[in-house]
Amino acid sequence: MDTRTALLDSAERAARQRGFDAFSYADLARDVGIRKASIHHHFPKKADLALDLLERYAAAFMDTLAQMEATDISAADKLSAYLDLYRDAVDGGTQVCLCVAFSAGRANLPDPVLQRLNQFHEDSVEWLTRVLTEAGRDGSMSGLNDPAAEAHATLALMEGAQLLSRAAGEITPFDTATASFRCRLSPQKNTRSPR
Amino acid sequence: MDTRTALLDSAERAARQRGFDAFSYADLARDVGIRKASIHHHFPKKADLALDLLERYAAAFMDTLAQMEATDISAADKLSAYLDLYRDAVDGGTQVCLCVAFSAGRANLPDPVLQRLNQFHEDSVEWLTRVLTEAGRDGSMSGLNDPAAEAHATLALMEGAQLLSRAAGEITPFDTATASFRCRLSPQKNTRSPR
DNA sequence: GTCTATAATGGGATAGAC
DNA sequence: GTCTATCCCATTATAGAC
Repeated sequence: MDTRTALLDSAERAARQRGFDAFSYADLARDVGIRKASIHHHFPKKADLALDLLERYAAAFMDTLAQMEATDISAADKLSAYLDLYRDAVDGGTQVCLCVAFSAGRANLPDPVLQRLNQFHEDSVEWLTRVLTEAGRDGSMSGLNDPAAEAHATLALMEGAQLLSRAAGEITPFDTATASFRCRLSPQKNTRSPR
Repeated sequence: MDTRTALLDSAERAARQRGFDAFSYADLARDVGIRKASIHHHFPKKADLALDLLERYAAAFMDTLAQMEATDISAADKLSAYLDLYRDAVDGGTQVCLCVAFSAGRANLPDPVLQRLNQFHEDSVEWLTRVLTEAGRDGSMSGLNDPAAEAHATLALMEGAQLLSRAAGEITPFDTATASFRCRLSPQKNTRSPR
């Protein structure tokens, strides 16, 4: 595999498990099997690594959401799949997603990374607003008043649930915290291809 | 003021703004006006500081909740006041509460601190479950099915909303993310002293 | 309880050979 | 693109005088 990709993979895992400031170039070097000075060839400063890491992550995530949105399933199923993305990212209570990791340890993050992070949040809210609006129209989600407000709440719920889960070291808190949301989703309601 | 208290105050502010690993004894020393070696007299290791910090915070927070619970206001008003506690802690997007700060940068936190953190989460959920159950009985909150699940969701919502707000550097994301929850609260419903 | 002085370690980063 | 060697700095922590 590409060394650069291997470095990004290793860094992403470490950041999501322990935080961006909690791993060093020495850790990456050991993990990937090169010397730490070599890493500077790919990412001169650690801030460069942060930005590339977030860029790759956000792009892939948004791509997944776009594909999901285009799929011919109900809005409720899209939301359920969205929850699963965040649930899977927790990996049994050992990790959070990269955006939570960056929101959490934003200590030494340079401004471009912060900006990119907020961009990701905005993009997420936009996607959620669209899908929640769709869910409001086809009635596949109950108790839905303001889709935009609900979108922000959903994103916050995901991030908070991940935090609780990693603190506990178990997936349970995530499932409990998201249970109420899941209950509001109707299993089968698709205007385009009704059962 | 007590030096020890001044150190705890300074450390708490720093941890909530930038994270527990992102401030040093040198920072505290500068802030409080003593030499950094002197801090070790009060907190031999930084892990000791972490535990004392969390202990003080959790005790004070739970005390506030207990007093609030004993008050003769509706369950909805108690929940609204609970939200305000988390909102005020954000301080316009510059801080998160200490438990979020610890959940976030749990990198180098020793086991006792982690345990205490989870204890705090459990205590919070218990309080929320009681108040939400009360709100279910007196009907001062709408769309309430499972109080225990809703309690976990509420805690996650608070933590996630704080995270989003600090990342943005504004209070707005917190307000938007909690708006739907607030809408479900009836302004006036108290079984003991109805209007 | 606070100070000066000093370890001891580990971090990010650079220079220059190969 | 990777290496060895090195620098500089910040960090936690300790020893011992006052």
